[in-house]
Amino acid sequence: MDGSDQVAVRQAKLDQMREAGYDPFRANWEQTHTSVEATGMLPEDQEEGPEVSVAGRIVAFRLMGKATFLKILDRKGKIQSYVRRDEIGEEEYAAFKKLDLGDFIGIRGPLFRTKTGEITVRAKEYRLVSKALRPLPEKWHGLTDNEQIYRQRYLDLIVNEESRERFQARSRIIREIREFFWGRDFLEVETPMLQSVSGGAAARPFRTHFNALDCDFSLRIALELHLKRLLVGGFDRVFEVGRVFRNEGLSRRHNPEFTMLEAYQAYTDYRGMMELTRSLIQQVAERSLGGLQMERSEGDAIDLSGEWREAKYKDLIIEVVGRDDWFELPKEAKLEKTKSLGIEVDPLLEDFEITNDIFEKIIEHTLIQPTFVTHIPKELCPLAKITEDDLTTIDVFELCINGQEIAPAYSEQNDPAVQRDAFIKQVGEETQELDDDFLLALEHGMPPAGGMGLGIDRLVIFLTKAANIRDTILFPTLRPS
RNA sequence: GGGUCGGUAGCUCAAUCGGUAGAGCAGUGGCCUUUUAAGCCAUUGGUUCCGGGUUCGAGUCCCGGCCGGCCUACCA
Repeated sequence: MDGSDQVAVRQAKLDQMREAGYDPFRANWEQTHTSVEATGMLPEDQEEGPEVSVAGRIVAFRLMGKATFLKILDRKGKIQSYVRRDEIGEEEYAAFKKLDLGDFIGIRGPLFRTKTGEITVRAKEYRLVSKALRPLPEKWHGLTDNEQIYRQRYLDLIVNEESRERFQARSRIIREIREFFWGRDFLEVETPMLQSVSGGAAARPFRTHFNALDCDFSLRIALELHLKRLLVGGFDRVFEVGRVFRNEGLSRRHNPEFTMLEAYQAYTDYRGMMELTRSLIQQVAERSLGGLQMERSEGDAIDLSGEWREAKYKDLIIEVVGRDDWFELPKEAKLEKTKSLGIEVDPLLEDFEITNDIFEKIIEHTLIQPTFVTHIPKELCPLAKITEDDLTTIDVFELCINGQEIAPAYSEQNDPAVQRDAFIKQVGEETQELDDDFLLALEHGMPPAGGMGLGIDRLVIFLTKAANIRDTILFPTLRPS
């Protein structure tokens, strides 16, 4: 047998085992301790510990003749084991030597500390409980090919510790988000992903067809309109964490399906949402990552502690364009100015869209420290209330952290007539669809409420220092291979 | 969608001007009973993404395609 085809070599080992009467795929093992629990059971001042039974995938195998060191990986991490021929027997050891990297085994034995101080299981018994027929990626560099990382995420998770930890962190983050809302007496709900009208955001939806009713459906692009129906229904504190789908491009910050949090609370407004959003992120960061200072690869750390900066949209714009009368300027002057600022703007855009280009292309990525951008022009959002003392803006904030917008919040519009007008205006010019059923609900009366949305993936990007949204999504959307 | 860079052994990467495709890890055989990317000796392994073209000769140059990274566009 040569080593040319590693799959064939492993298959042959399996065949031989079965011929000898042992089938690893029919075997199991009782795991009494995870790697982390086991290593915690040997006190500092002791050399020998109790017996444990661990299990996992072999990720390192150092054979030194009549003894072998190996490392196994389980859901908590790695633990080393030391297997000696004179302790498990000659025949067993001969079979043991044929194990491969990637195989799953169970090991039972007492804990001890090696010469170099590593807590290790001294094997008295081992059992192969699943055979890997394909080799693992390179042990030192791990897997670096992005495509393979995304298509075969399981390999990435086996060999790349950073990735493993990031997805564990993501899970903790989502759990803490739920804890936060439960703690404030919010009801967690689930609303339809299949919708005949997908509203609540200005994005193109995915379309699909429902055979039983012979009608077209869209996948939801936001949670908003159904959650507000629940406000009408009397569930006056609700939240949902769920997938939304937008039929748009891919980028470092966009995946066509992503996870949104939306929360609505009656008898408050966007100011209340400001406190809620800040407390949420602070509590989540504190509990799931253990701190409010987020180091970055370059530049100052992001400081999440205390109160956060508030800035009016208009003030930020005026600061960048350098003139107080920006909003009174004719369109030509605005276009000229944007050119001198170095950004390309489509001359067909409306005035407010030109201004918003300045915000998105120049200002947004400079907002590294958490900043609530408030008093946003009313044209940009049809679902919020007009600010009382400034009829050109709405009661809303856009929270920017790490140069990205990650959470908008509104004083939700509950006047059905005003809402209908705003919708009709948008339906005329954009991809938004008119949701009559939602407007009907509003006519039954919706309590005053604040609402917020938060892109979970983008929160995870910055809390876990990911470079790309795809590094925060286990199986990101790819072209079929 | 556009621009740009890339695709070589299971994995990580080399290959000068167009001149016999290599290394490390992994694998295989051997030595080795406290290793830490274990070490030492030997050794197997290639549709160089796919299809055309130029050439005496193509991983390398040209054309087309597939897949991906980055930038950009789209994007509440």
